[in-house]
Amino acid sequence: MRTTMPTYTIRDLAEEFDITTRTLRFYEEKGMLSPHRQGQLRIYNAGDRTRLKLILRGKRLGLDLQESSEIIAMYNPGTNNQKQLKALLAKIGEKKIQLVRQQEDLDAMFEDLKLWEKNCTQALSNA
Amino acid sequence: MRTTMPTYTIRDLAEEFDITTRTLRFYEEKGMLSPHRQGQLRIYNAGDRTRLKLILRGKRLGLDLQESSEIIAMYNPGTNNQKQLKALLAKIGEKKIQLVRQQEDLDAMFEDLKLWEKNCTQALSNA
DNA sequence: TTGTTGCTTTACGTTAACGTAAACGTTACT
DNA sequence: AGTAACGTTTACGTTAACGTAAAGCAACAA
Repeated sequence: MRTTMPTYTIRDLAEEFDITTRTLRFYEEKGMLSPHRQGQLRIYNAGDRTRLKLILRGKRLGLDLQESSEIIAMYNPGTNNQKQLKALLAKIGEKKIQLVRQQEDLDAMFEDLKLWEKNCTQALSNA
Repeated sequence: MRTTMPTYTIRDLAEEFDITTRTLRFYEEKGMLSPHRQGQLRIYNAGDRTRLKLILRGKRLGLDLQESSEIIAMYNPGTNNQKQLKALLAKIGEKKIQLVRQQEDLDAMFEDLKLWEKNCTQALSNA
């Protein structure tokens, strides 16, 4: 029983994720995506789509493409010798510290926004 | 009773926040900081320091300087006429949506990292 | 056949956020 | 007086992440 894997054109993905086709080609140029070809045309599969999702998630978190690449590399089994694994663990550690910091920042900013929302609505109701 | 406000040199702030003096001058060039002068020298006060903190927090959250400026503008009472307040409320709304999205991303990435941390340590203990 | 639409490659342009270097002015030793 | 440490302005350089334009191929519609 062979279920057919879904595939996507460059436009499919561009529209789904609200990016340009240029961006997709750019990521490919940087080796972050390697859709397979059908003639000249790029055909993306589910894995490509997932990798794209991770790239964009990274972007929203302020990672650069290099950092996103590293994160994504963790998703591949890859070569898992001792040295690599330890390096990976270190990177995970760093990233976690950074993310914790980001959560604190987020919380702080949320608090501020709530306060100002209140001030604004109040000021408006008094007008 | 007049308590003396703390002031800072450009180097003080650079060291405290681990940025370069060039960065501080750059923010000033962009109108995000306006330390007052003592001769040629820049003298930063508590307000400047707070504004800098907000800028840097914004950076960690992936905002660009323009966005940070807008957030910071909310901290000033400023002119609070109806139109401005409504615009402000709208911006707060947008920002909140974006921040929620970011929190989801953070959670997802944390989950992933925890998983891979486990995998890595496990693989290492089996070696 | 002649568009029109959508894909392709190649390549130069752009913006943000600083880095870096030059050239100069103070204060503070020594 | 010399020089070292810190500040200043001015200005050109750099990197990431695309934007944008040129030129061309493939398929399908009128």
